[in-house]
Amino acid sequence: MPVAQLDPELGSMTCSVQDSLQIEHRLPHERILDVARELFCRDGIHATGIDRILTEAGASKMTLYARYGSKQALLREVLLHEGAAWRALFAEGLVGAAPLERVVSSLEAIYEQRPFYGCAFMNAVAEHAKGEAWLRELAAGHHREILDGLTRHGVAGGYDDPAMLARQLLLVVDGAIVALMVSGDRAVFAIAERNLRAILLAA
Amino acid sequence: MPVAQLDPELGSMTCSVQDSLQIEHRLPHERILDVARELFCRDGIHATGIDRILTEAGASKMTLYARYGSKQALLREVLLHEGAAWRALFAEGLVGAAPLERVVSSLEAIYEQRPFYGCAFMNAVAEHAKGEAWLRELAAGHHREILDGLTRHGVAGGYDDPAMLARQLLLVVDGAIVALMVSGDRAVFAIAERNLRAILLAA
DNA sequence: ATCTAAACAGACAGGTCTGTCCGGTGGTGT
DNA sequence: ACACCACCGGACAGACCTGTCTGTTTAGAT
Repeated sequence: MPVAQLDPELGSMTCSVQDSLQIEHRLPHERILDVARELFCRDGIHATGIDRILTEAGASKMTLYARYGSKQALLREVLLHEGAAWRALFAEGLVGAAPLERVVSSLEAIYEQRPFYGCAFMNAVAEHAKGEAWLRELAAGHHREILDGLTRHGVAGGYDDPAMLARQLLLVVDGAIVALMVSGDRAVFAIAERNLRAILLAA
Repeated sequence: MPVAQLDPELGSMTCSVQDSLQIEHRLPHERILDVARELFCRDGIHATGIDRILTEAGASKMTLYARYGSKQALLREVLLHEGAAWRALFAEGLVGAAPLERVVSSLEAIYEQRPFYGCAFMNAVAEHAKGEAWLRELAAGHHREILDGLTRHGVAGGYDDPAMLARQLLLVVDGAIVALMVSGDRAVFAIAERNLRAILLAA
């Protein structure tokens, strides 16, 4: 199914808002990125072959290698992209009064719509040799960004030790994500919510 | 450019698992199990080839295939073995007064000696297609065993809702493990300890 | 000393993976 | 009309992986 071949009928039509949301109208290298993100998380990185990604994305190998250079570079791009998108969604869920009390509900909102396959960073670290510097640095950067955001909220909220509180809350988030990945049971959000409340109460 | 560029220097530098485990006296199929557990967790399952396991274990292919039948069956055996061993160590760390207050320190004690490469179950789930029933069932069994132990301690401790408390504490444990795997920073134990205290205080 | 069973070493087959390369094709600007 | 350019489809090379098979060696029991 050649996706990129523009259907002549479709091509003559004006691009509606609906169409702009369709994945087919995105550029080949963007489709590759989207599909890779999905498959890497869903099936695992090593278990996902280049050919599979290209078939699903309707792109060719040359497009992938001209743009990204290698599978590992593609993975790096996927992680950067996914990390930024995740943080944006997470921050979005914290807007309003008492943002730190919304940490778990914001997390829940992220995975309410799309199916859940675990955190891309965790999965990537899990299936590579521990001690791969470039991976750990990517993950560390992601974590630091999240911590900074949480710390700012903690400062604004007048908590005693916002940096420590942020790290505690990040641990709650990590735990919820990995427990959800392993168990598949969304009831973990309710458990995490209780933990969150206990921690905020003690802070 | 060769694809799987195994750095020869790295290959010679990585200390052999056999040396670090001191397992020369054990039976071949036991050595295979030990080495597989180590390498699966350290380098990832897909990234660890059969030949590598056999070389490190000083065993032959026939021994592996006669005993376990396939790599996947070996993984299953590794998970069962590792799960039981982990739970035994964890339970051991909880003995004494106020066992639930020792949850994090017990966890810390487990990974004090040997290097830490993350939870075998989490890693296995992370790098396989989500929805592999046999894997999820193994992981669910492991979790249930841990929950049962924690719940018993909660009952003995006279907590209001021991089952809920157990699930909350398991979330703390999961979070600490995955955060340690990704960050490599053992300071997560101190953070987890604070979370633990807050939760027990509120329970 | 001999017999037996387990384990070893290594070649081999069949398949899959990454990454390269070539010829063709359909839009787009001039 | 024509050239350019991005992209496609697919063949291909080199490497690696799992799993099978064939002899050879070794350890322990009789």
